[in-house]
Amino acid sequence: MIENESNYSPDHYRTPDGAPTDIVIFTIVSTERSKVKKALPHHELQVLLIKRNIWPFEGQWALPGGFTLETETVQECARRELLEETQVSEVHLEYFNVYSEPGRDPRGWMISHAFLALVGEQQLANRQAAVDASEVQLFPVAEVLKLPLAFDHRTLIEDALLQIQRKMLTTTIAKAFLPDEFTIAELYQVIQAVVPDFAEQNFIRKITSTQSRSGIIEKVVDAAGEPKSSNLYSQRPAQLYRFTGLEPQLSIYG
Amino acid sequence: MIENESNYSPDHYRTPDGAPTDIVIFTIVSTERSKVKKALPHHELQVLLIKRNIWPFEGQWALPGGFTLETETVQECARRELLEETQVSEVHLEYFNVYSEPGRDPRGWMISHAFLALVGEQQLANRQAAVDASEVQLFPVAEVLKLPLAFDHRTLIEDALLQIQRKMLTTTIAKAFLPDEFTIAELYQVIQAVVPDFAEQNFIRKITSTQSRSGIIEKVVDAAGEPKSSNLYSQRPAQLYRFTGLEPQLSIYG
DNA sequence: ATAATAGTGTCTATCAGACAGTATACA
DNA sequence: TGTATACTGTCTGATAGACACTATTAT
Repeated sequence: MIENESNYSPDHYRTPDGAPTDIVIFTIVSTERSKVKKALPHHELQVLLIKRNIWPFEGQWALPGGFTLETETVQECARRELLEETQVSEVHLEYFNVYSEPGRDPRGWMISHAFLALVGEQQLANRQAAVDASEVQLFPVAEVLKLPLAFDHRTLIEDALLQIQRKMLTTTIAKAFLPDEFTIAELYQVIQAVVPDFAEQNFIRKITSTQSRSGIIEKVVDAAGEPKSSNLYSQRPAQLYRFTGLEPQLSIYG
Repeated sequence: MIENESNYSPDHYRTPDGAPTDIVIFTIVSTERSKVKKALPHHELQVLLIKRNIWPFEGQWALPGGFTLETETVQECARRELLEETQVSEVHLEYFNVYSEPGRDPRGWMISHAFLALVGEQQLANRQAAVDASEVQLFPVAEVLKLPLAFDHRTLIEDALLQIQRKMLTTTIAKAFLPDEFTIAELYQVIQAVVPDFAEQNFIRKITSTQSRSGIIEKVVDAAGEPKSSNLYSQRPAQLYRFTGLEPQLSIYG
Protein backbone atom coordinates (compact mmCIF):
# COMPACT_ATOMS: atom_id res chain seq x y z
CA MET A 1 0.00 0.00 0.00
CA ILE A 2 1.32 3.36 -0.99
CA GLU A 3 1.13 6.14 1.56
CA ASN A 4 0.57 9.63 0.31
CA GLU A 5 -1.25 12.79 1.20
CA SER A 6 -4.53 11.27 0.07
CA ASN A 7 -5.04 10.04 3.60
CA TYR A 8 -5.01 13.53 5.05
CA SER A 9 -7.83 15.06 7.01
CA PRO A 10 -7.09 18.27 8.93
CA ASP A 11 -9.03 17.16 11.98
CA HIS A 12 -6.80 14.19 12.67
CA TYR A 13 -3.45 15.88 12.78
CA ARG A 14 -1.59 18.39 14.84
CA THR A 15 -0.96 21.48 12.70
CA PRO A 16 1.82 24.11 12.95
CA ASP A 17 1.28 27.06 15.27
CA GLY A 18 2.37 29.58 12.68
CA ALA A 19 4.54 30.11 9.62
CA PRO A 20 7.25 32.60 10.58
CA THR A 21 9.81 34.12 8.26
CA ASP A 22 13.20 35.39 9.37
CA ILE A 23 15.35 37.74 7.33
CA VAL A 24 19.11 38.02 7.43
CA ILE A 25 19.67 41.58 6.24
CA PHE A 26 23.22 42.17 5.03
CA THR A 27 24.76 45.49 4.19
CA ILE A 28 28.30 46.66 3.53
CA VAL A 29 29.38 49.63 5.60
CA SER A 30 32.21 51.82 4.36
CA THR A 31 34.32 53.61 6.92
CA GLU A 32 36.71 56.28 5.66
CA ARG A 33 40.33 55.79 6.38
CA SER A 34 41.08 59.38 7.30
CA LYS A 35 44.80 58.77 7.73
CA VAL A 36 45.24 58.77 4.00
CA LYS A 37 43.44 61.19 1.80
CA LYS A 38 41.69 59.92 -1.31
CA ALA A 39 41.82 56.35 -0.15
CA LEU A 40 39.24 53.66 -0.80
CA PRO A 41 37.13 53.29 2.36
CA HIS A 42 37.31 50.12 4.37
CA HIS A 43 34.35 47.86 3.57
CA GLU A 44 32.76 45.65 6.20
CA LEU A 45 29.87 43.19 5.93
CA GLN A 46 27.26 43.77 8.62
CA VAL A 47 24.00 42.16 9.71
CA LEU A 48 20.92 43.92 11.05
CA LEU A 49 19.53 42.61 14.35
CA ILE A 50 16.63 43.56 16.59
CA LYS A 51 16.62 43.44 20.37
CA ARG A 52 13.61 41.44 21.56
CA ASN A 53 11.47 43.10 24.19
CA ILE A 54 9.14 40.23 25.14
CA TRP A 55 9.22 36.50 25.81
CA PRO A 56 10.77 34.35 24.51
CA PHE A 57 14.45 35.35 24.46
CA GLU A 58 13.55 38.71 25.93
CA GLY A 59 16.46 41.13 25.84
CA GLN A 60 18.42 39.07 23.30
CA TRP A 61 19.30 40.01 19.76
CA ALA A 62 17.30 38.33 17.01
CA LEU A 63 16.74 38.44 13.28
CA PRO A 64 13.87 40.61 12.06
CA GLY A 65 10.90 38.65 10.84
CA GLY A 66 7.24 37.97 11.35
CA PHE A 67 4.36 35.64 10.74
CA THR A 68 3.04 34.82 7.30
CA LEU A 69 -0.62 35.60 6.72
CA GLU A 70 -2.99 33.14 5.12
CA THR A 71 -3.45 35.60 2.24
CA GLU A 72 0.20 35.93 1.22
CA THR A 73 3.19 33.87 0.19
CA VAL A 74 6.21 33.63 2.43
CA GLN A 75 8.07 35.80 -0.11
CA GLU A 76 5.43 38.50 0.23
CA CYS A 77 5.66 38.23 3.99
CA ALA A 78 9.42 38.64 3.90
CA ARG A 79 9.18 41.67 1.61
CA ARG A 80 6.55 43.22 3.85
CA GLU A 81 8.70 42.73 6.94
CA LEU A 82 11.76 44.04 5.14
CA LEU A 83 9.87 47.16 4.12
CA GLU A 84 8.72 47.73 7.69
CA GLU A 85 12.24 47.23 8.97
CA THR A 86 14.33 49.15 6.49
CA GLN A 87 11.87 51.35 4.55
CA VAL A 88 13.38 50.08 1.31
CA SER A 89 11.65 47.99 -1.31
CA GLU A 90 14.10 47.71 -4.19
CA VAL A 91 16.44 45.17 -2.69
CA HIS A 92 17.79 41.74 -3.46
CA LEU A 93 15.63 39.36 -1.42
CA GLU A 94 16.20 35.65 -1.67
CA TYR A 95 14.80 32.57 0.04
CA PHE A 96 17.57 30.29 1.21
CA ASN A 97 16.38 27.62 3.65
CA VAL A 98 13.76 26.24 6.00
CA TYR A 99 14.25 25.57 9.71
CA SER A 100 11.97 23.00 11.30
CA GLU A 101 13.88 21.38 14.15
CA PRO A 102 11.26 20.41 16.76
CA GLY A 103 11.54 22.66 19.80
CA ARG A 104 13.34 25.46 17.99
CA ASP A 105 10.65 27.91 19.11
CA PRO A 106 9.30 27.83 22.70
CA ARG A 107 6.00 29.31 21.51
CA GLY A 108 5.04 26.14 19.69
CA TRP A 109 5.53 24.25 16.45
CA MET A 110 7.05 26.83 14.14
CA ILE A 111 8.59 26.03 10.77
CA SER A 112 10.57 29.11 9.85
CA HIS A 113 11.33 30.30 6.33
CA ALA A 114 14.64 32.08 6.10
CA PHE A 115 15.46 34.84 3.63
CA LEU A 116 18.52 36.88 3.03
CA ALA A 117 18.43 40.47 1.86
CA LEU A 118 21.25 42.54 0.43
CA VAL A 119 20.81 46.23 1.05
CA GLY A 120 23.05 49.01 -0.20
CA GLU A 121 24.53 51.27 2.44
CA GLN A 122 23.00 54.37 0.90
CA GLN A 123 19.53 52.72 0.88
CA LEU A 124 19.78 52.18 4.62
CA ALA A 125 20.93 55.73 5.38
CA ASN A 126 17.45 57.31 5.75
CA ARG A 127 16.20 54.67 8.11
CA GLN A 128 19.13 54.70 10.48
CA ALA A 129 18.33 58.16 11.86
CA ALA A 130 14.69 57.33 12.51
CA VAL A 131 15.31 54.30 14.69
CA ASP A 132 16.30 53.88 18.29
CA ALA A 133 19.78 52.36 18.13
CA SER A 134 19.16 50.33 21.28
CA GLU A 135 16.44 48.32 19.53
CA VAL A 136 17.83 47.91 16.01
CA GLN A 137 21.49 47.72 15.20
CA LEU A 138 23.99 46.66 12.56
CA PHE A 139 26.74 44.29 13.67
CA PRO A 140 29.84 43.15 11.78
CA VAL A 141 29.43 39.47 10.94
CA ALA A 142 32.40 38.46 13.10
CA GLU A 143 30.77 40.08 16.12
CA VAL A 144 27.31 38.70 15.43
CA LEU A 145 28.58 35.17 15.74
CA LYS A 146 29.93 35.93 19.22
CA LEU A 147 26.62 37.35 20.51
CA PRO A 148 24.03 35.21 22.27
CA LEU A 149 21.20 35.10 19.75
CA ALA A 150 17.51 34.18 20.05
CA PHE A 151 16.13 30.91 18.66
CA ASP A 152 18.43 29.13 16.16
CA HIS A 153 19.32 32.44 14.57
CA ARG A 154 23.06 31.82 14.81
CA THR A 155 22.63 28.83 12.50
CA LEU A 156 20.50 30.88 10.12
CA ILE A 157 23.13 33.60 9.92
CA GLU A 158 25.94 31.09 9.38
CA ASP A 159 23.97 29.44 6.58
CA ALA A 160 23.08 32.79 5.02
CA LEU A 161 26.72 33.82 5.11
CA LEU A 162 27.83 30.66 3.31
CA GLN A 163 25.12 31.26 0.73
CA ILE A 164 26.13 34.83 -0.11
CA GLN A 165 29.81 33.88 -0.13
CA ARG A 166 29.07 31.20 -2.71
CA LYS A 167 26.84 33.49 -4.74
CA MET A 168 29.25 36.41 -4.56
CA LEU A 169 31.79 34.32 -6.47
CA THR A 170 29.41 32.61 -8.89
CA THR A 171 26.81 35.26 -9.72
CA THR A 172 26.68 39.03 -10.10
CA ILE A 173 25.00 39.77 -6.75
CA ALA A 174 27.88 42.11 -5.99
CA LYS A 175 25.75 44.68 -7.78
CA ALA A 176 23.37 44.75 -4.81
CA PHE A 177 26.13 46.38 -2.79
CA LEU A 178 27.41 48.72 -5.47
CA PRO A 179 26.17 51.91 -7.14
CA ASP A 180 25.23 51.57 -10.81
CA GLU A 181 28.65 52.83 -11.84
CA PHE A 182 31.68 51.66 -9.91
CA THR A 183 35.41 51.20 -10.23
CA ILE A 184 37.21 47.87 -10.35
CA ALA A 185 38.74 48.63 -6.97
CA GLU A 186 35.28 49.07 -5.44
CA LEU A 187 34.10 45.78 -6.88
CA TYR A 188 37.20 44.10 -5.52
CA GLN A 189 36.58 45.59 -2.06
CA VAL A 190 32.98 44.42 -2.03
CA ILE A 191 33.96 40.88 -2.95
CA GLN A 192 36.60 40.88 -0.23
CA ALA A 193 34.16 42.21 2.36
CA VAL A 194 31.97 39.16 1.77
CA VAL A 195 34.70 36.61 1.01
CA PRO A 196 37.77 37.65 3.03
CA ASP A 197 39.95 34.94 1.47
CA PHE A 198 39.33 36.26 -2.01
CA ALA A 199 42.55 37.38 -3.68
CA GLU A 200 43.29 37.72 -7.37
CA GLN A 201 46.55 39.11 -8.64
CA ASN A 202 45.41 40.14 -12.08
CA PHE A 203 41.83 40.96 -11.19
CA ILE A 204 41.43 43.76 -13.73
CA ARG A 205 42.77 41.62 -16.55
CA LYS A 206 40.50 38.68 -15.88
CA ILE A 207 37.32 40.62 -15.41
CA THR A 208 37.85 42.96 -18.35
CA SER A 209 40.05 41.49 -21.03
CA THR A 210 39.41 37.75 -21.10
CA GLN A 211 37.02 36.61 -23.77
CA SER A 212 35.41 33.84 -21.77
CA ARG A 213 34.27 36.11 -18.97
CA SER A 214 33.84 39.30 -20.94
CA GLY A 215 30.37 40.74 -21.08
CA ILE A 216 29.61 40.64 -17.36
CA ILE A 217 30.71 44.24 -16.86
CA GLU A 218 31.37 47.01 -19.36
CA LYS A 219 33.06 50.39 -19.38
CA VAL A 220 30.81 53.40 -18.82
CA VAL A 221 31.07 56.07 -21.50
CA ASP A 222 29.71 59.62 -21.36
CA ALA A 223 27.40 61.32 -23.86
CA ALA A 224 30.31 62.03 -26.19
CA GLY A 225 31.32 58.39 -26.18
CA GLU A 226 34.42 59.07 -24.09
CA PRO A 227 35.29 56.68 -21.26
CA LYS A 228 33.97 57.95 -17.95
CA SER A 229 36.15 57.86 -14.88
CA SER A 230 36.10 58.90 -11.25
CA ASN A 231 38.81 60.19 -8.95
CA LEU A 232 36.66 60.05 -5.85
CA TYR A 233 38.85 57.46 -4.17
CA SER A 234 42.14 57.76 -5.98
CA GLN A 235 44.76 60.19 -7.25
CA ARG A 236 44.59 58.97 -10.78
CA PRO A 237 40.98 58.76 -12.01
CA ALA A 238 39.73 55.20 -12.37
CA GLN A 239 37.57 53.90 -15.20
CA LEU A 240 33.93 53.39 -14.22
CA TYR A 241 32.18 50.13 -15.04
CA ARG A 242 28.63 48.84 -14.86
CA PHE A 243 27.08 45.36 -14.87
CA THR A 244 25.58 44.45 -18.22
CA GLY A 245 22.90 42.16 -16.81
CA LEU A 246 24.50 39.11 -18.37
CA GLU A 247 24.73 36.21 -15.93
CA PRO A 248 27.69 33.87 -16.38
CA GLN A 249 27.14 30.16 -16.89
CA LEU A 250 29.69 28.20 -14.91
CA SER A 251 30.54 24.56 -15.42
CA ILE A 252 33.09 22.13 -14.08
CA TYR A 253 32.97 20.06 -17.28
CA GLY A 254 34.18 22.72 -19.70
CA MET B 1 7.68 51.57 16.40
CA ILE B 2 9.33 48.44 15.11
CA GLU B 3 7.11 45.48 14.30
CA ASN B 4 8.50 42.06 14.94
CA GLU B 5 7.44 38.64 16.11
CA SER B 6 7.34 39.86 19.69
CA ASN B 7 3.70 40.74 19.14
CA TYR B 8 2.74 37.17 18.42
CA SER B 9 0.23 35.16 20.37
CA PRO B 10 -1.00 31.89 18.83
CA ASP B 11 -4.59 32.50 19.81
CA HIS B 12 -4.95 35.62 17.67
CA TYR B 13 -3.84 34.29 14.34
CA ARG B 14 -4.93 31.83 11.76
CA THR B 15 -2.38 29.00 11.58
CA PRO B 16 -1.48 26.67 8.70
CA ASP B 17 -3.52 23.50 8.24
CA GLY B 18 -0.45 21.33 7.80
CA ALA B 19 3.16 21.27 6.68
CA PRO B 20 3.35 19.02 3.63
CA THR B 21 6.48 17.97 1.82
CA ASP B 22 6.63 17.00 -1.84
CA ILE B 23 9.47 15.06 -3.41
CA VAL B 24 10.55 15.18 -7.02
CA ILE B 25 12.24 11.80 -7.46
CA PHE B 26 14.54 11.70 -10.49
CA THR B 27 16.15 8.63 -11.94
CA ILE B 28 17.99 7.90 -15.16
CA VAL B 29 16.68 4.92 -17.06
CA SER B 30 18.96 3.13 -19.51
CA THR B 31 17.39 1.36 -22.44
CA GLU B 32 19.60 -0.94 -24.47
CA ARG B 33 19.95 -0.16 -28.10
CA SER B 34 19.67 -3.74 -29.29
CA LYS B 35 20.35 -2.86 -32.93
CA VAL B 36 24.02 -2.48 -32.15
CA LYS B 37 25.85 -4.89 -29.92
CA LYS B 38 28.16 -3.48 -27.25
CA ALA B 39 26.70 -0.02 -27.47
CA LEU B 40 26.21 2.41 -24.63
CA PRO B 41 22.53 2.34 -23.64
CA HIS B 42 20.33 5.37 -24.21
CA HIS B 43 19.95 7.36 -20.99
CA GLU B 44 16.73 9.17 -20.14
CA LEU B 45 15.83 11.33 -17.15
CA GLN B 46 12.55 10.26 -15.57
CA VAL B 47 10.34 11.42 -12.70
CA LEU B 48 8.31 9.24 -10.34
CA LEU B 49 4.62 10.14 -9.97
CA ILE B 50 1.72 8.70 -8.01
CA LYS B 51 -1.86 8.52 -9.16
CA ARG B 52 -4.13 10.09 -6.54
CA ASN B 53 -7.10 8.00 -5.47
CA ILE B 54 -9.03 10.50 -3.33
CA TRP B 55 -10.05 14.14 -3.34
CA PRO B 56 -8.57 16.58 -4.24
CA PHE B 57 -7.29 15.97 -7.77
CA GLU B 58 -8.57 12.42 -7.65
CA GLY B 59 -7.34 10.36 -10.56
CA GLN B 60 -4.57 12.81 -11.46
CA TRP B 61 -0.84 12.26 -11.25
CA ALA B 62 0.98 13.93 -8.36
CA LEU B 63 4.34 14.02 -6.66
CA PRO B 64 4.84 11.68 -3.73
CA GLY B 65 4.86 13.40 -0.37
CA GLY B 66 3.18 13.65 2.96
CA PHE B 67 2.65 15.67 6.07
CA THR B 68 5.40 16.62 8.46
CA LEU B 69 4.91 15.50 12.04
CA GLU B 70 5.44 17.80 14.99
CA THR B 71 8.29 15.54 16.13
CA GLU B 72 10.41 15.68 12.98
CA THR B 73 12.08 18.14 10.64
CA VAL B 74 10.84 18.53 7.09
CA GLN B 75 14.06 16.80 5.95
CA GLU B 76 13.22 13.79 8.15
CA CYS B 77 9.70 13.78 6.76
CA ALA B 78 10.99 13.79 3.20
CA ARG B 79 13.41 10.96 3.90
CA ARG B 80 10.64 8.96 5.57
CA GLU B 81 8.32 9.43 2.60
CA LEU B 82 11.11 8.62 0.17
CA LEU B 83 11.84 5.40 2.03
CA GLU B 84 8.15 4.42 1.94
CA GLU B 85 7.97 5.19 -1.74
CA THR B 86 11.17 3.71 -3.10
CA GLN B 87 12.51 1.41 -0.34
CA VAL B 88 15.87 3.09 -0.64
CA SER B 89 17.61 5.17 1.99
CA GLU B 90 21.06 5.95 0.59
CA VAL B 91 20.07 8.61 -1.88
CA HIS B 92 20.83 12.21 -2.65
CA LEU B 93 17.98 14.18 -1.06
CA GLU B 94 18.01 17.93 -1.21
CA TYR B 95 15.62 20.70 -0.18
CA PHE B 96 15.11 23.16 -3.01
CA ASN B 97 12.15 25.50 -2.44
CA VAL B 98 8.98 26.40 -0.58
CA TYR B 99 5.55 26.82 -2.17
CA SER B 100 3.07 28.98 -0.33
CA GLU B 101 0.77 30.58 -2.89
CA PRO B 102 -2.59 31.06 -1.17
CA GLY B 103 -5.13 28.61 -2.56
CA ARG B 104 -2.56 26.17 -3.91
CA ASP B 105 -4.19 23.36 -1.91
CA PRO B 106 -8.00 23.00 -1.76
CA ARG B 107 -7.74 21.29 1.62
CA GLY B 108 -6.63 24.48 3.34
CA TRP B 109 -3.64 26.64 4.06
CA MET B 110 -0.71 24.45 3.15
CA ILE B 111 2.87 25.66 2.80
CA SER B 112 4.69 22.91 0.98
CA HIS B 113 8.38 22.08 1.28
CA ALA B 114 9.80 20.69 -1.91
CA PHE B 115 12.68 18.24 -2.12
CA LEU B 116 14.40 16.59 -4.99
CA ALA B 117 15.86 13.10 -4.82
CA LEU B 118 18.31 11.49 -7.19
CA VAL B 119 17.98 7.72 -7.27
CA GLY B 120 20.16 5.30 -9.20
CA GLU B 121 18.36 3.03 -11.62
CA GLN B 122 19.67 -0.09 -9.92
CA GLN B 123 18.45 1.16 -6.52
CA LEU B 124 14.93 1.43 -7.88
CA ALA B 125 14.95 -2.00 -9.50
CA ASN B 126 13.71 -3.99 -6.45
CA ARG B 127 10.81 -1.70 -5.79
CA GLN B 128 9.45 -1.62 -9.31
CA ALA B 129 8.28 -5.22 -9.24
CA ALA B 130 6.45 -4.85 -5.93
CA VAL B 131 4.24 -1.96 -6.97
CA ASP B 132 1.10 -1.73 -9.01
CA ALA B 133 2.16 0.15 -12.12
CA SER B 134 -1.22 1.87 -12.38
CA GLU B 135 -0.58 3.71 -9.11
CA VAL B 136 3.11 4.54 -9.29
CA GLN B 137 4.97 5.21 -12.49
CA LEU B 138 8.12 6.72 -13.93
CA PHE B 139 7.65 9.28 -16.70
CA PRO B 140 10.27 10.88 -18.96
CA VAL B 141 10.55 14.57 -18.01
CA ALA B 142 9.30 15.72 -21.40
CA GLU B 143 6.12 13.70 -20.95
CA VAL B 144 5.56 14.76 -17.35
CA LEU B 145 5.28 18.38 -18.39
CA LYS B 146 2.48 17.47 -20.81
CA LEU B 147 0.39 15.62 -18.21
CA PRO B 148 -2.29 17.32 -16.14
CA LEU B 149 -0.79 17.32 -12.66
CA ALA B 150 -2.29 17.82 -9.21
CA PHE B 151 -1.74 21.03 -7.20
CA ASP B 152 1.11 23.22 -8.45
CA HIS B 153 3.24 20.17 -9.04
CA ARG B 154 4.08 21.16 -12.60
CA THR B 155 5.83 24.25 -11.25
CA LEU B 156 7.64 22.19 -8.63
CA ILE B 157 8.93 19.80 -11.27
CA GLU B 158 10.04 22.62 -13.56
CA ASP B 159 11.90 24.28 -10.69
CA ALA B 160 13.47 20.99 -9.62
CA LEU B 161 14.60 20.34 -13.17
CA LEU B 162 16.31 23.73 -13.42
CA GLN B 163 17.98 23.06 -10.10
CA ILE B 164 19.48 19.69 -11.06
CA GLN B 165 20.51 21.02 -14.47
CA ARG B 166 22.44 23.80 -12.75
CA LYS B 167 23.91 21.47 -10.17
CA MET B 168 24.80 18.82 -12.72
CA LEU B 169 27.16 21.30 -14.36
CA THR B 170 28.54 22.93 -11.22
CA THR B 171 28.81 20.10 -8.71
CA THR B 172 29.53 16.39 -8.73
CA ILE B 173 25.94 15.21 -8.27
CA ALA B 174 26.36 13.13 -11.41
CA LYS B 175 27.67 10.48 -9.02
CA ALA B 176 24.13 9.94 -7.71
CA PHE B 177 23.25 8.44 -11.10
CA LEU B 178 26.45 6.47 -11.62
CA PRO B 179 27.99 3.33 -10.15
CA ASP B 180 31.12 3.86 -8.05
CA GLU B 181 33.29 3.04 -11.06
CA PHE B 182 32.29 4.36 -14.45
CA THR B 183 33.69 5.24 -17.84
CA ILE B 184 34.00 8.74 -19.25
CA ALA B 185 31.36 7.87 -21.83
CA GLU B 186 28.88 6.93 -19.09
CA LEU B 187 29.53 10.21 -17.26
CA TYR B 188 29.00 12.09 -20.51
CA GLN B 189 25.69 10.29 -21.14
CA VAL B 190 24.44 11.06 -17.64
CA ILE B 191 25.23 14.75 -18.02
CA GLN B 192 23.47 14.82 -21.38
CA ALA B 193 20.42 13.03 -20.00
CA VAL B 194 19.96 15.88 -17.51
CA VAL B 195 21.24 18.75 -19.66
CA PRO B 196 20.37 17.88 -23.28
CA ASP B 197 22.23 20.92 -24.65
CA PHE B 198 25.49 19.82 -23.06
CA ALA B 199 28.17 19.15 -25.65
CA GLU B 200 31.93 19.21 -25.21
CA GLN B 201 34.28 18.26 -28.00
CA ASN B 202 37.30 17.40 -25.90
CA PHE B 203 35.44 16.13 -22.85
CA ILE B 204 38.04 13.55 -21.86
CA ARG B 205 40.87 16.06 -22.09
CA LYS B 206 39.22 18.67 -19.94
CA ILE B 207 38.02 16.36 -17.21
CA THR B 208 41.23 14.34 -16.95
CA SER B 209 44.28 16.28 -18.06
CA THR B 210 43.73 19.90 -17.13
CA GLN B 211 45.38 20.96 -13.92
CA SER B 212 42.70 23.36 -12.77
CA ARG B 213 39.95 20.76 -12.83
CA SER B 214 42.02 17.70 -12.04
CA GLY B 215 41.24 15.93 -8.83
CA ILE B 216 37.49 15.66 -9.31
CA ILE B 217 37.74 12.17 -10.76
CA GLU B 218 40.61 9.70 -10.80
CA LYS B 219 41.52 6.53 -12.64
CA VAL B 220 40.63 3.29 -10.92
CA VAL B 221 43.52 0.86 -10.51
CA ASP B 222 43.37 -2.81 -9.53
CA ALA B 223 45.19 -4.54 -6.68
CA ALA B 224 48.39 -4.74 -8.73
CA GLY B 225 48.28 -1.01 -9.43
CA GLU B 226 47.35 -1.54 -13.06
CA PRO B 227 44.66 0.71 -14.63
CA LYS B 228 41.27 -0.97 -14.50
CA SER B 229 39.04 -0.90 -17.53
CA SER B 230 35.70 -2.23 -18.70
CA ASN B 231 34.54 -3.43 -22.08
CA LEU B 232 30.91 -3.74 -21.03
CA TYR B 233 29.72 -1.11 -23.47
CA SER B 234 32.50 -0.95 -26.02
CA GLN B 235 34.77 -2.99 -28.21
CA ARG B 236 37.92 -1.48 -26.88
CA PRO B 237 37.96 -1.54 -23.06
CA ALA B 238 37.49 1.89 -21.50
CA GLN B 239 39.36 3.19 -18.49
CA LEU B 240 37.25 3.24 -15.31
CA TYR B 241 37.11 6.36 -13.17
CA ARG B 242 35.70 7.26 -9.77
CA PHE B 243 34.86 10.53 -8.06
CA THR B 244 37.44 11.53 -5.50
CA GLY B 245 35.04 13.41 -3.25
CA LEU B 246 36.68 16.73 -4.04
CA GLU B 247 34.13 19.43 -4.82
CA PRO B 248 35.20 22.10 -7.31
CA GLN B 249 35.12 25.75 -6.32
CA LEU B 250 33.84 27.81 -9.21
CA SER B 251 34.17 31.55 -9.56
CA ILE B 252 33.43 34.14 -12.21
CA TYR B 253 36.19 36.41 -10.93
CA GLY B 254 39.16 34.12 -11.53
C1' DA C 1 39.64 -7.13 -42.76
C1' DT C 2 35.98 -4.20 -40.96
C1' DA C 3 33.42 -1.95 -37.60
C1' DA C 4 32.97 0.31 -33.40
C1' DT C 5 34.45 2.74 -29.60
C1' DA C 6 38.60 4.61 -26.78
C1' DG C 7 42.04 7.44 -26.58
C1' DT C 8 46.46 10.47 -28.27
C1' DG C 9 49.34 13.95 -31.14
C1' DT C 10 49.56 18.18 -32.58
C1' DC C 11 48.62 22.73 -33.89
C1' DT C 12 46.89 27.60 -32.88
C1' DA C 13 44.73 31.09 -30.40
C1' DT C 14 43.77 32.34 -25.98
C1' DC C 15 44.35 32.61 -21.02
C1' DA C 16 46.62 32.66 -16.27
C1' DG C 17 49.90 34.45 -13.52
C1' DA C 18 53.78 37.12 -12.38
C1' DC C 19 56.11 41.33 -12.26
C1' DA C 20 58.16 45.34 -14.10
C1' DG C 21 57.04 49.43 -15.89
C1' DT C 22 54.25 53.61 -17.22
C1' DA C 23 50.18 57.09 -16.44
C1' DT C 24 47.65 60.51 -13.91
C1' DA C 25 46.79 63.44 -10.37
C1' DC C 26 47.49 65.26 -5.54
C1' DA C 27 50.48 67.50 -2.13
C1' DT D 1 59.52 66.73 -6.80
C1' DG D 2 57.64 62.51 -4.33
C1' DT D 3 53.67 59.63 -3.47
C1' DA D 4 49.55 57.11 -4.17
C1' DT D 5 46.63 54.69 -7.02
C1' DA D 6 45.40 53.12 -11.86
C1' DC D 7 46.57 50.85 -15.33
C1' DT D 8 49.69 48.43 -19.47
C1' DG D 9 53.67 45.60 -21.57
C1' DT D 10 55.57 41.52 -21.77
C1' DC D 11 57.03 37.07 -20.81
C1' DT D 12 56.18 31.91 -19.73
C1' DG D 13 53.58 27.99 -19.17
C1' DA D 14 48.82 26.12 -19.32
C1' DT D 15 44.40 25.62 -21.53
C1' DA D 16 40.62 25.42 -25.14
C1' DG D 17 39.18 23.76 -29.29
C1' DA D 18 39.60 21.47 -33.54
C1' DC D 19 40.76 17.53 -36.16
C1' DA D 20 43.56 13.92 -37.75
C1' DC D 21 45.48 9.99 -36.14
C1' DT D 22 46.42 5.56 -33.56
C1' DA D 23 44.77 1.63 -30.26
C1' DT D 24 42.03 -2.25 -28.83
C1' DT D 25 38.63 -5.45 -29.16
C1' DA D 26 34.38 -8.05 -31.43
C1' DT D 27 32.60 -10.08 -35.43
